[in-house]
Amino acid sequence: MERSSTTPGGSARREATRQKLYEAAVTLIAEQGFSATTVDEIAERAGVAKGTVYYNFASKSVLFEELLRHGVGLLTASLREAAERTAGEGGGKVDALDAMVRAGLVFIDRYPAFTQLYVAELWRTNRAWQSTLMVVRQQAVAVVEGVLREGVANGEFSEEIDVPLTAAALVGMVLVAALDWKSFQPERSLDDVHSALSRLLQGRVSGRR
Amino acid sequence: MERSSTTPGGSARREATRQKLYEAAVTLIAEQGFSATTVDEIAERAGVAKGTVYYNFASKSVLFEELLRHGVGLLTASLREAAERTAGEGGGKVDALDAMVRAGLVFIDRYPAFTQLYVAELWRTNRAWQSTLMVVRQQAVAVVEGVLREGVANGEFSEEIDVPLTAAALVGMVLVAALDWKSFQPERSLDDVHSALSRLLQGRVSGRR
DNA sequence: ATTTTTGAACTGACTGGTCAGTACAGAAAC
DNA sequence: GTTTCTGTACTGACCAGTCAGTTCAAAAAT
Repeated sequence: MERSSTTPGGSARREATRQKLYEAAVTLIAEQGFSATTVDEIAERAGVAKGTVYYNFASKSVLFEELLRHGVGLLTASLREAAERTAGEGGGKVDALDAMVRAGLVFIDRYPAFTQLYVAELWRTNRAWQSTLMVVRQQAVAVVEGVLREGVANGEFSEEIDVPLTAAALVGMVLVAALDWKSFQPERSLDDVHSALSRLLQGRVSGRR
Repeated sequence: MERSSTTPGGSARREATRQKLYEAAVTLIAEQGFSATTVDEIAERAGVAKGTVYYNFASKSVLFEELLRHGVGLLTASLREAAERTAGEGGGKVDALDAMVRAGLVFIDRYPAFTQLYVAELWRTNRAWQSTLMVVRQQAVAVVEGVLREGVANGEFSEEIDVPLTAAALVGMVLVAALDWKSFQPERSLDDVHSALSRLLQGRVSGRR
């Protein structure tokens, strides 16, 4: 009863090809955008023939959609893991948020191209993969919202906070700070960036000391 | 000494045509992206002939670059105005930041398509207008950094804050929160969104009451 | 053990359509 | 009479998607 470790339907060889295509596509699309990236380029960078792309994916958009799902899946898992870990360690919700900020930074550090591409496509309208994006966005944001809600419930956070909006703002804070870090001062360490964001998060900006 | 209010070299008629083209291009590119938007579409939406586009702009990319400059110019002016106004009213730097958050929200409220497009293009690499974007980004972020630095100098803000990173994070917070507002809960009022962000900015999230 | 067959995976030349940019004569606007 | 715009037609490059053919490892037959 041998079974492939990943997708049930796919042979090991096929799965390897798909992975190569994801990797090629993610960097190219992050750099140039979806429409400006040609299937020929993706195939060439992945080291396969153009036909192979269409053997593995129904179309260019389908390749892109599956790429999105793949990537956000990784992020969501990582955020959830961070939140649960601090809970297990008996930390409060502030610690959970902080751990999630760090998990976000680690993710962006490891997959900067994916993050770039995600941000660039998220708020577009009238596109084929719009619904995929919405689903996938909600998965990630929901983890943050969950922690905020629990914090409100147990009194750690003010009851007056607007959960969805605050969650969006937090995600945005991390996202933009991290992209700027990678784009404009990549020499800085993750710890460095993390502590700057922690400070902002905990309101230790205004007020001396 | 009559003088055109905008570009010195352009007649009033020409300027009006350019404006129509900007407006057509900004919505189309926000929706579809630069590459997926055709010059024919832009011309049609603006109600002019295709030849007119090329009479007024050297190429599609040039049109886009000038659009970027135009839009960020508006934003920068608005942020600067907000900061100076609070200074005139004797407010502290916290008030200045708060006023700039509001100015940012007002801008995004008025020009959502431009904001969308800007975010989508900002972190791309290897594109023709990359340098234009950098210049233009720095103009806007510099205003925020200036206020932060002044606040550190006069003791209102902690000396430990990382000015460029904090500025980026603040911009990101407003940007993402506002885009989410427009995309996913457009019925909410600007005041509503503003107060949620103020609360976050001033650290009134954790700690009850 | 050797040969034959099978089929999933892959290849790359080709096609039909799309689109940026050009050309230009005549009409409007100023 | 000069500037700006129109309308139509055209070109050449580019590109998503197709498909007939190739590869090759493993299964089946001998």
